[in-house]
Amino acid sequence: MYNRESISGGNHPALNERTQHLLKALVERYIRDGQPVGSRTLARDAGLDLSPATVRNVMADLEELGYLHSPHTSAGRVPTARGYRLFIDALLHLRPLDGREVEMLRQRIDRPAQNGAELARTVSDLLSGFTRLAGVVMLPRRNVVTLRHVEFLSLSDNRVLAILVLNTQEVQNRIIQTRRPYSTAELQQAAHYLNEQFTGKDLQQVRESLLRELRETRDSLDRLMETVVEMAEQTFETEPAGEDYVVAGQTHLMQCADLSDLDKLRQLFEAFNHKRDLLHLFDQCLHAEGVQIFIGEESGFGALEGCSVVTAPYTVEGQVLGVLGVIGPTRMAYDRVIPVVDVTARLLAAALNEQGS
Amino acid sequence: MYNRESISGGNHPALNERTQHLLKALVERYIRDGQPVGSRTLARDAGLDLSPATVRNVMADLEELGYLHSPHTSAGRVPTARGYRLFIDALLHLRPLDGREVEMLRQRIDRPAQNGAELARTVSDLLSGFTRLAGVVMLPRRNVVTLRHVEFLSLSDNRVLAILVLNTQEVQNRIIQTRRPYSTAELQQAAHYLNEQFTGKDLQQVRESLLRELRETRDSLDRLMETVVEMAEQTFETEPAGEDYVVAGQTHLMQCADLSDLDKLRQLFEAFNHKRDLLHLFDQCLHAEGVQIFIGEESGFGALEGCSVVTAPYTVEGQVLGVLGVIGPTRMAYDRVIPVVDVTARLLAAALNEQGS
DNA sequence: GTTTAGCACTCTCGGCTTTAGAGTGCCAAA
DNA sequence: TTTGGCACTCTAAAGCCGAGAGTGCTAAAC
Repeated sequence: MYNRESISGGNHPALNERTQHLLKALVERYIRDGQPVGSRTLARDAGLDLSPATVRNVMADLEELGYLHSPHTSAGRVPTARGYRLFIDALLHLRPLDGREVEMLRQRIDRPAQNGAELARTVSDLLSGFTRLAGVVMLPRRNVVTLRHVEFLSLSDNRVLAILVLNTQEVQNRIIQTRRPYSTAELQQAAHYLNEQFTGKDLQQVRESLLRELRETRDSLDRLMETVVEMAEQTFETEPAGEDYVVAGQTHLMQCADLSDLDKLRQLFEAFNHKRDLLHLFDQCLHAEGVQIFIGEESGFGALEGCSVVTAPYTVEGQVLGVLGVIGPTRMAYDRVIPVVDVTARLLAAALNEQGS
Repeated sequence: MYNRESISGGNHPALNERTQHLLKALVERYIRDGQPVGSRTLARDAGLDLSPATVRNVMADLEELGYLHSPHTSAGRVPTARGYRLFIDALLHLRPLDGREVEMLRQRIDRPAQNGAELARTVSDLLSGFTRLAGVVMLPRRNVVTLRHVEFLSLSDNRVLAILVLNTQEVQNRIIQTRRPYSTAELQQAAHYLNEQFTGKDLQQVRESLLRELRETRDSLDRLMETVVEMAEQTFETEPAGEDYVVAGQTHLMQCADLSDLDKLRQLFEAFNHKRDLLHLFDQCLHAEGVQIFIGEESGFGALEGCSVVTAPYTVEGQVLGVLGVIGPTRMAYDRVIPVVDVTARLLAAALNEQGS
């Protein structure tokens, strides 16, 4: 289902049954209420018929081991990142989505959407709606986008429209300024050649192959190849950057009492705009299988302090295309969020595979 | 330069020179500091060699007339919406952008961008960057988008890709499911026909004309027309909704001390997502010429309390295509913001006109 | 040896009072 | 008409207090 290996390599010493049970109860309670949990509360909550005093001893041990933390002398205890880690890796019971919910998701995702950005928007809206957190969908990384078809269309004397049909159920247009006018026949020939040679190759490969070929056959460059090269050079050149990912439901983050510090929130929002960091984080998840979870500062950059990130990659034809997930306060309802992210990734993959073929 | 007619029809009684000067000084000071301005401060600030007591009398008059307001007995005065209105309509000295800044804007806007959404993004980023407020660009309203060229491309047996080149420097793709396979020749003929007949017409017109024509000639429907109708029906049918506008730099709004109330901020952000209201507001600006300013609640919907909206329409070939502008706290630096919005709208219009031809 | 009750101690949070300072309005004099 | 003076008002910050929650420790009970 998902990857229970800790990222930060949690070498957890064996805890006895009871201690584990108490830790689990504490984390659940804290996730529910958002307030430090005291011994009395926990004693009642755990249903183990223990006195508060006993619970206190256990809590002291857990604090010693770094799973818990007291904000101050006489508040209750709060889980540390390490505590959450153990909770997620070993103690959590997932609550799978019920059939209706899965069906609802499937319908929204399967609905034919024209381009990638639009689909990403839909999916991040869904993630955000189901979890009441911020949903993020990373669009396919450029270099696994492969060509399915290319066509050229003369717009005016020196302008040609290139149309790329990609494997991701997406169509891209680029307008090319050419040095001389090309006839429709020339353009058709060029397109034909490119389709013959490069269908199924990824876009960067296409460019590289062509340049190599060009160098080898520079002398015997016939009219056809000349056209092909001029077209292809610009068509596959600099990828339009576009949006790299789509975020939905940031406002949910403002509702979390935990993040009500305005300044922290601003940092977070700015992180959403300065894509670099977030992309870097998501890149780390590309190669993992199944659901990955970053807790608080584990993610490695400061703006996400107090936040967790739950991600899962989605694949088309066996290849990882991108990553989706949610971002929210560390005390999110993992038992529900994890299945939502997991299922969504699978459904998106299914939708892309089906439509792509 | 911009429309100095008040929207809420400001029938301002004549104020004497000195009173006007003091109001101006007060508003400027308040815009700078964000704190109620007291008589002593204002006396010094205005440079009129008046005593605080005199200034107090004037302020009392201005309050009487509804231009100022005291938060409480012993705070200074703050401009009311009406006060801002008078300030903007009659007292404000604009600070035009200097040449370098205009040049910088021009370069960023002129850079050839492939599609409308991307260009809108760039422009709203610019607005946001230059004003440190939230920039908004409304995309062209659908029914002034006219067709420049259409082409069809067979993808597989029953799927055809329609490519629309529009007057807005934009290319759109739609994938069409057809009832039967079409040959390349048929598709070319159909495209040719549509291009002949409908270039320059707006998209809704195209659809309507075709349906009318269809009804008239239903009997003598030849093979060509059959193709045309099937293609066109789906191509021009329901416009993909897409994004209606683009917002950039919302985080700036979080920095404004005025809006630091988290709840108000959330309302505002949610307004950005529930497009309706904002679109409605912007629609009002479509028909006005030049810069329009809404102060606080003048805009008519609650989320914008404490905010002003500065907008300007942009035109292509004499027709208003859309609206752009910024949203920020009422105490924004109008003397700078107004020229920025104004110039940006002109540059965008220029860029679209130039590239479009 | 583990669990529990009891108890003294610590710390925060909310409410209350106090105080300093800013600014006003009004009156009487210039 | 303008100005200085003065009493008055209101807020915001600081300080204070008591209630409550929770702890750690110790000694007794199981």
